Amino acid sequence: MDGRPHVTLEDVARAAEVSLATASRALNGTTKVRADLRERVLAAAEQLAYTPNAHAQALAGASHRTVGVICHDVSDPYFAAIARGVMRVAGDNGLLVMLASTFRDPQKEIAYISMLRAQRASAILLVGSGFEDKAWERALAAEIDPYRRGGGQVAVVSRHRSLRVDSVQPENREGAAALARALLELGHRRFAVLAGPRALTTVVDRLAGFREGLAEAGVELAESDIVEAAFTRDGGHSAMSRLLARGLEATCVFAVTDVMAIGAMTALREAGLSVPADVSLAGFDDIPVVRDLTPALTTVALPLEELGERAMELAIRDSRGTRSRVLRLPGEVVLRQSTSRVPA
Amino acid sequence: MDGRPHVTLEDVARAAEVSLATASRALNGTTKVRADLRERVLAAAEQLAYTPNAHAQALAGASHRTVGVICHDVSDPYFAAIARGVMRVAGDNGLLVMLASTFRDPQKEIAYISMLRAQRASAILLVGSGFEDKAWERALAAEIDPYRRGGGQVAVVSRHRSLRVDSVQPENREGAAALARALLELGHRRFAVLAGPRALTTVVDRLAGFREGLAEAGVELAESDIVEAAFTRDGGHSAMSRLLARGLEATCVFAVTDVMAIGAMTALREAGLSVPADVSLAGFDDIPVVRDLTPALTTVALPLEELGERAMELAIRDSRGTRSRVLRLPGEVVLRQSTSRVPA
DNA sequence: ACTCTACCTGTAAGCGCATTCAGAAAGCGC
DNA sequence: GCGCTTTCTGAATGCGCTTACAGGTAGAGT
Repeated sequence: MDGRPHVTLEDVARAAEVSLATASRALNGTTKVRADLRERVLAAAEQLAYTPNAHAQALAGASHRTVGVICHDVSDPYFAAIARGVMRVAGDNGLLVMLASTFRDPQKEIAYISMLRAQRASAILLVGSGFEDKAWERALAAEIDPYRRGGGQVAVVSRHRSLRVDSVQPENREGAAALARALLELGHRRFAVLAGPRALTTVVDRLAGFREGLAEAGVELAESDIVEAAFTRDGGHSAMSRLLARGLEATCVFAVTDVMAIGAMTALREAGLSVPADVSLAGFDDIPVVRDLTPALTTVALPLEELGERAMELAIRDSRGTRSRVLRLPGEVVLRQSTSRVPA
Repeated sequence: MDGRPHVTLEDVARAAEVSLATASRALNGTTKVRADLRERVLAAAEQLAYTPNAHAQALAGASHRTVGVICHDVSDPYFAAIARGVMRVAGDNGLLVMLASTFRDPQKEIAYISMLRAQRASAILLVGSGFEDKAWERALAAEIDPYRRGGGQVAVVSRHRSLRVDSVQPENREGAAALARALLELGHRRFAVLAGPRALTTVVDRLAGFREGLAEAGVELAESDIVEAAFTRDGGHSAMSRLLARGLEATCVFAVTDVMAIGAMTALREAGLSVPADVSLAGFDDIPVVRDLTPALTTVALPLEELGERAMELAIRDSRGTRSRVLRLPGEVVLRQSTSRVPA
């Protein structure tokens, strides 16, 4: 923006026939100002449609209230749900949120952090897994460290361990283990897993947890039972298709993400298979839409909005001096119609 | 943020043993700077992890690159899809997006615009319908007008006519009419409509278009065939339930929004009715997930991401002097399995 | 060799605001 | 009614940066 005709505090002060300082004080209420003067200032401001210049305010020392949130893709329902919580808390605290989508491009992530740093955002929230890349991790640290040294807050949702910052983490491992137990309970013994990129901790944890749960019953998950694909609906679809092409032996398929499960379900339908009569299918996350699928998806329900809310709260609260806090939020297995008992 | 130890340009200049001006020029590349000096400056900046203070830059006149986007709810798939387009274009243009969710609170909307104005955002994007409220419209104008006079750009996606600004609009009316025709083609003659709040232009337009399409075949839509509800999944669910409770005579239900259609579909399933065998169901928008429903939803496909992209492009391009531009994007009827031919 | 013209570099003036500091006004006790 | 304290006001400073503007240096032209 560059239109010149901007009303400044000086204009207001002149119109109200007071000094700049008085106008500032009247507007901010930092100090007592004689009632009639304040009235005059407020009236003038109103009349001139004055809006303080946030940049000037920030520069002059007033802590400005903006936070940055970086995610992979706003349109992913998983993130959208988290973002909802983030937005609510931000709104309640009068914060402006600068939201950036990296579209899973590490470079963009770094670039955005740098921009947020330039904006002197009071906090930065990183949502979603990081990248398995040493160079990237270094670059990330190179942005984050000076930012924090400068007083910036950083919080993370479901993210790399490499960062030593406040974080909110869903209990992926425990949730997946619980899911495994529930599926075993239904009589399943042969499983297949649709996994996302193995580099992501989310994937690793859920996989490990699932294996753990199975192991308790002496059931093993072979590497060949795991198919890797992109963390998207299409990824789930293609992974499921590949699985089917090679001949599916499992009675139950676990997609590490609801979004992938959605794709998988469609792939199964397209292949003429019925869920759960022919195969049971389970997901993870409990994004809002999965209960409206037919059959409704069995999944591990994560408090997604709360994840966002807590993270934002961490980011707001001053943490200097504190050692990094970790908040773990449990998931809960929700059995719906996409899984059924295996006929004995 | 308020941590003092912030590296400033002056620090860099001192470290590089050049003047402040030279450092600035070297970093911004605005003017030729002797090669060795530039090297020194760049090295110093790098070494000190210098990040320019965007506020100071903005204040000093450098046009800063941030845009504001205001929507009702990030987690609504309709908006999420649009936001995706917005984010992409913003990212490609090096813009930082400040995103705000109003949660359909008119006051919040005004408050956010005011904040964006304070931030001197170079453009503001309003996504989604406005409110039918004279007081609100006045308040909105009171924020928008000075903002535009100050050189701010404003663009709108699918929104009130009351604002005379650049806008991108889906062809709701035409799309709904085309859908009506397609449904008539399938033999349907008795319809019911799940509408959102009648105050929203989106609802009004889609309703009008649908009526229009039906009228061409001499089919009328009685007021009693229209059920109003919130613009959400639950709204669709409850509207459908009410419709069923009162005894459904229609052979086809049109939900003015896919999100509502999703709720409706579940309500139908819960009532033991089969789609499309017992009732056909159609939506509008083509949000990504509806093709994965069972049955896949017939709907009017809107280029949602493109809506966001175009709007952002409008917002970026300087429009001063130009009269407000309106971009209309057509929808396309997509027949899927949720609608079927009526047995003769 | 000397002047003139390019080209850089550094000095300094704000951008709009919060805030410190000193001084004016007002209230109090005696 | 005078001096004191207590409020409140206004002038001035600086936040970090960009950008005229002026000064300096070096190369070109004659």
